[in-house]
Amino acid sequence: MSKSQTNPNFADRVLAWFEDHGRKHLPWQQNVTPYKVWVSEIMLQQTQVATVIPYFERFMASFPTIESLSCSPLDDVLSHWTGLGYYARARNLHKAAQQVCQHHGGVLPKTIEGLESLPGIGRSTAGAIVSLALNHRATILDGNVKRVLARHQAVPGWPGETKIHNALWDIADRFTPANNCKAYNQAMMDLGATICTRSSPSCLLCPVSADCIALKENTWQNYPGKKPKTVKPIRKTKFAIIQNAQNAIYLIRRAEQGIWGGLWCFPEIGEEDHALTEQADKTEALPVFRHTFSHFHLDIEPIVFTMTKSTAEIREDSGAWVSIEDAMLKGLAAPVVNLLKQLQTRARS
DNA sequence: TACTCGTGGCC
DNA sequence: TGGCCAAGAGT
Repeated sequence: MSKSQTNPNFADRVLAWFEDHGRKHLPWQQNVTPYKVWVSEIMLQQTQVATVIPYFERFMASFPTIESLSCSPLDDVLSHWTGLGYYARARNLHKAAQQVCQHHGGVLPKTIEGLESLPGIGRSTAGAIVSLALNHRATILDGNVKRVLARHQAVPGWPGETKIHNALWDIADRFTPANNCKAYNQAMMDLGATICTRSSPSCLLCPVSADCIALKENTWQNYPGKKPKTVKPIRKTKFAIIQNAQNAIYLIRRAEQGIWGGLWCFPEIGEEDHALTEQADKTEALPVFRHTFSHFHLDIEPIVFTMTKSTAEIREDSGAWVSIEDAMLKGLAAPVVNLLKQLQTRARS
């Protein structure tokens, strides 16, 4: 017996609910194209809808087609990603656009396998593109769908574990209908985002509450299972804010790999860096502040080095002297943006 | 497989 | 305030 037979009309109930209560006015849902769905799905990875909307609008205005994206410098793409996080998404998006133009005639593949072969597109994103853009049958499993299904079927355990993850994929695949897959997948995400929310689900408004096991057992808070707690380590660094007599600042472009890959940043300096101190006419330590990543805390000590003499000695291959205004146009990490704003305020006062 | 990758909102 | 988490994927 298939699971869908034990949950009669699951998809029909979800689809009926979607007609009246689904989200249909998001920017990427207007005049839908595979490219719009692709860009939106990449931006929405681990990122909430409200955050994505302004980024999506600016991105599509600057890169209206796959062709225009592929022809643009990576720096331009990264600058549109400043503040959004997970910058590998932007690098992969740019690289994938170039692959599509070189090997697929500028048209996104229409199959799961073809899409998954592109950098940055995994199983769920490929399924979203195929279903939302083409209305073909495909399964998705994002955080919303995981939460709805984990509760409805009372699937114990943390979805980060492969076993639990695979079990949820199985359920998601069995529940996905043959027809109306575009509306169904959108509906499942909307259900998770607006009804089956993390901390206060509106079960009275849910179209599938009648056979929701977690609701019946009054244990919805147990699903999905929580990630085992781990202590985030604390790392420390110093940002060298080097300012010359013309009020230009010195930024370096970070390596592609690692944290803030490809973004512009102040040089990081160690405890023993006396060369810079000796060249500077004045040094001033700004207050230490903490920036927290998903897996560690970073305590940043910004130090302002004011130079009035020649600055040739601190030149590096990857570095550049820029005005604060020009710096703000580059691809930057969030703490760098904050510090640049502080510098602007200081310059005015 | 487990780890890495950002940032902002929420309670 | 700080821990938790969000339309995941790459290595």
